[in-house]
Amino acid sequence: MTDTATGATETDYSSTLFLPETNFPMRAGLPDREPIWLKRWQEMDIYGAQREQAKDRPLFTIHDGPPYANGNIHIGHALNKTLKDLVSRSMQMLGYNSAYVPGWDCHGLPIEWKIEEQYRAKGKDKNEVPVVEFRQECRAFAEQWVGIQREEFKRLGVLGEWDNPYLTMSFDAEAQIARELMKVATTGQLYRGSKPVMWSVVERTALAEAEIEYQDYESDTIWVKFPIFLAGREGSQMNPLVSAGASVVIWTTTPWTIPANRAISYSGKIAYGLYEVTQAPAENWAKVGEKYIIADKLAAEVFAKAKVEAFEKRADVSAEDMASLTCSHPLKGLADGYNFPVPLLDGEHVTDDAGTGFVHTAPSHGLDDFEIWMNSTRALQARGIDTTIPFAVDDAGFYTAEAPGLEGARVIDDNGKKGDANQRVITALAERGAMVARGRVKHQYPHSWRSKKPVIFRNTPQWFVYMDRPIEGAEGDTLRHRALNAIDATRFYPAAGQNRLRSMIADRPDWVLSRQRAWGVPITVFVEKATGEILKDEAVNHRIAQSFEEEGADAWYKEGAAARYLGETRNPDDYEMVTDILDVWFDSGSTHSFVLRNKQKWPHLKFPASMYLEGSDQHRGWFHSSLLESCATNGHAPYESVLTHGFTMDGEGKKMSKSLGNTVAPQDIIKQYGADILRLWVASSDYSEDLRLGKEIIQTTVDSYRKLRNTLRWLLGNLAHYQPSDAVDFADMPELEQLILHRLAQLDGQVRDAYKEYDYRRIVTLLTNFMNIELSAFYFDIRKDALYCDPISSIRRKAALTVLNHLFECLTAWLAPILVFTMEEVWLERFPQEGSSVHLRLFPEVPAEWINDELAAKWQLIRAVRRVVTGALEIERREKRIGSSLEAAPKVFIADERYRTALQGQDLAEIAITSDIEVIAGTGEGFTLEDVPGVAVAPALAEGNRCARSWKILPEVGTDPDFPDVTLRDAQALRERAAAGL
RNA sequence: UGGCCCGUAGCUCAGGUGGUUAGAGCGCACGCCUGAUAAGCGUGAGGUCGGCAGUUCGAGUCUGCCCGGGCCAACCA
Repeated sequence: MTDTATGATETDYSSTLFLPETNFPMRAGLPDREPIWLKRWQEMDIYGAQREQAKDRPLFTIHDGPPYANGNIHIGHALNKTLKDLVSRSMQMLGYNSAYVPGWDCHGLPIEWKIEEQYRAKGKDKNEVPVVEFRQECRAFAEQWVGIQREEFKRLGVLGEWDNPYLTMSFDAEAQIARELMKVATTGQLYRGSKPVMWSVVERTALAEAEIEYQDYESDTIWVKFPIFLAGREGSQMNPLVSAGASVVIWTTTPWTIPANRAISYSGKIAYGLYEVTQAPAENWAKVGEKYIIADKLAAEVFAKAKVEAFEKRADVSAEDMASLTCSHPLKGLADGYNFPVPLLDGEHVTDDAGTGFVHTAPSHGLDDFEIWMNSTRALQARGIDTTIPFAVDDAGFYTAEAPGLEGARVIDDNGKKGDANQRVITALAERGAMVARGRVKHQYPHSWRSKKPVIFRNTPQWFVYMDRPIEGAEGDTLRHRALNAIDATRFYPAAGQNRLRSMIADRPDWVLSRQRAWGVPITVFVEKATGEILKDEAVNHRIAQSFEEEGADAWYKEGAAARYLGETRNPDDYEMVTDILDVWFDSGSTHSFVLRNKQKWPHLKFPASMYLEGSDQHRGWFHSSLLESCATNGHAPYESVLTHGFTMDGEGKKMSKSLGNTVAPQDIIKQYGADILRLWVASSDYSEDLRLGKEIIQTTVDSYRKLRNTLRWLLGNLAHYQPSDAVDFADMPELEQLILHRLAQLDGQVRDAYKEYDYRRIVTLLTNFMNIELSAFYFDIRKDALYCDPISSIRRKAALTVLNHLFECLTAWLAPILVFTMEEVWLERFPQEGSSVHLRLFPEVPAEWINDELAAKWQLIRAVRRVVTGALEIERREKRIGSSLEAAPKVFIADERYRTALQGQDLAEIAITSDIEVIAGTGEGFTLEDVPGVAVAPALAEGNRCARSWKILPEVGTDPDFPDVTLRDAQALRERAAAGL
């Protein structure tokens, strides 16, 4: 019994209503409950069930880009794997067999470092440990992290073949990687060249950038003359600069690189002049009458260093002049060497901030130098210039015979101190009158992270893959050409990725495959010592691959390996066995070959993959290396489409970093809110750009999750009263029900399209808007009366329940790829049978006949009228004349015929949730809305008594003799309940 | 420094080929309901569309420059 407004007591009829009944909790408790569903899925082998169920469907293969197995997962991993899971699950529900085989990248430097670190902690030296043993430890380390990451990925709700993943270090993978490499070699695409790398003389090893630290260092600097001996190309006029006997002046902080000089770089953007020394001390290196070409901006500075007392500018020197110049080497004639021409090259790396405006270019001792030299080879060869890059310094820092006259001088000694090379060079230059000035400079110079000793750039032999040489048996096709064609044949999401990858492929130099490291797949190549040719022998290659299958790539490092592979007919002494390992990008670039094409291990995968999906950094990485590798071995891309996502930033759009303390760990979000929140965040973000993640954004996601969850909860509560036998045919339903089903059919198309386009945020927007505006605030609100109060027999109620059932079927499926845990929870709440899962469903078929645009247009008008009524009631509420809308029974004046027609046959009171309503044709005084012309609402209070059961206020309340405190409808409901024994 | 990309309300996002007072959901404020209740409904306040200049009758939409941010340019993955 409760008090009414009038003070009389009112019967509590709530037990006679069909109120929502459900155990589905309002608060999710995801962090605690998600693991329960994970366990259930594991026990029922839902992944296997999916494969079995879909075995005859077309394959969709998203091929996993392998994360590196060396630490806990971070938010970037979570984003990537979640997106893959969204793709994979939605494709499965769209009717494909969408298997997902996760993988790991296991070789490489970072793991080597970790093991070396452990060694250092124990005071052990890496070089004293046998390679095979060292590799075993690397393997164990990777294995451990694969295990940890696997659990972290599973916890995200990512469904995949976790018990049978691929690893780049598994024996079959190592064997296949070697096979791929040998395929590249046997088709003539592999060659040995050289490249300058950071080299530690003290440690006798190449170093990675990350193994380098920059420290203050005092270098010898020299200004050197390069005499011009030729100017102008064939047929052109003799340039006066030659007859003037001028020299180009360079400045360098590494005098020891002068013997390896092969060119001078200038910049077309810098103004140069021809200067003459007019006054200088007698013993000076720079003598009166000498003419130098120097950048105008730096001339005064250079002459000051050269102790020149006076100088004059004689002429401007144009970029055109510059391009035509050729100089002599300043050491020309030393030990009969250095007799080659030194060309001038236009280089973007040249500035006039310091020096002379000219950069001495030694392709074997600097990356800029190397690149400009390599980019100019074709033009230089046309001029008859030998473009061979010299090996002037050996691994111990000594000059080789390729520095004639200086052999044996040392750049850096075993203790990391400067050797005698600089002094020897300076002396030789001075003897030849090539010096202008010398000095010392303190600057930042690269040092080895470990020994803290200076390093040098040094030319070292490396293995390359040709980008532009015709591939054997491919009719003149080149790798670059193949790759560019393959990009055109690939679909990119977003489209901009295509240009990005294309420009990278178009510009890139040959692929350097070799690394002087231990933890990786060796470059399984023998070089014939007599000819320098790579051995191409099917039998040898087969023995190599076979041994890797059985023992892993460690086999390459075992005693007697060379003899074992070369066989009895060849003498190991005649061959050089390469000990370099492969760039790990070649490993991961080969995954398609040992995963997608391994039908025995993974029968549900196809090659080429339907999709590669990674962060945008992988344009330079995995997309790139996989493309090149597959083009080299298959002639086409390993993927049909490429999807890229941005990076995760903090709430302000700044990069996350430990030092800034703005990182968000996926583990923390899962612990506090649950993986579904993380997944909803991913789905509602625009992954084509960088994503933001911070406290506020998480809160927004949590809020929209709550709203969504509650709407589903209400659905479940009402469906507790639904029996399939109650289902009402579409044709027999009220228009309101038909309208909702029309919307459902529309959404079906939109949701499917969005899933096909991988546009998850559109799905989230569509569905949250639908659920909030059309269901919760409109349909549910209106239908509560019928659902709760109508008699058992009511078609209106049964029709509503039928619609709720359709809504349930569709919404749970549509949201299942995103909210994998919550949708399972919702599903199991109704269908808790063993083996039941929302994830074994397809997106439901929605009858096309539900589409009724005419009906929808009509209800647009009805809802417009409803808005006017609602607006009018709001004023009444504000004026405290009513509280609940059921206290009102307004008059609606409709002058506009369109609205009148639309309302024909409709119960506007039901739609506006008032107790009664009077629709009057014509104009009248009342509340209006600008965008609903010809509709005015005059408020009025409902007349009659309040129904104790439905709370409507109607004159009819009191007219039923058996139930005088309720409406006639409610009286009927009560009778039917009694008849049914309720 | 170069290549590519991004910058619309507090948050997440819509805004084909330039065209009326720039939209949605959430959040927020206020009100209602108390039979979805740590829920539900309604109303409202929030934006010089990163900035400046230009093209145009007209620019969030096109162009240039600037500012801010991101990815890439590693023997890093």
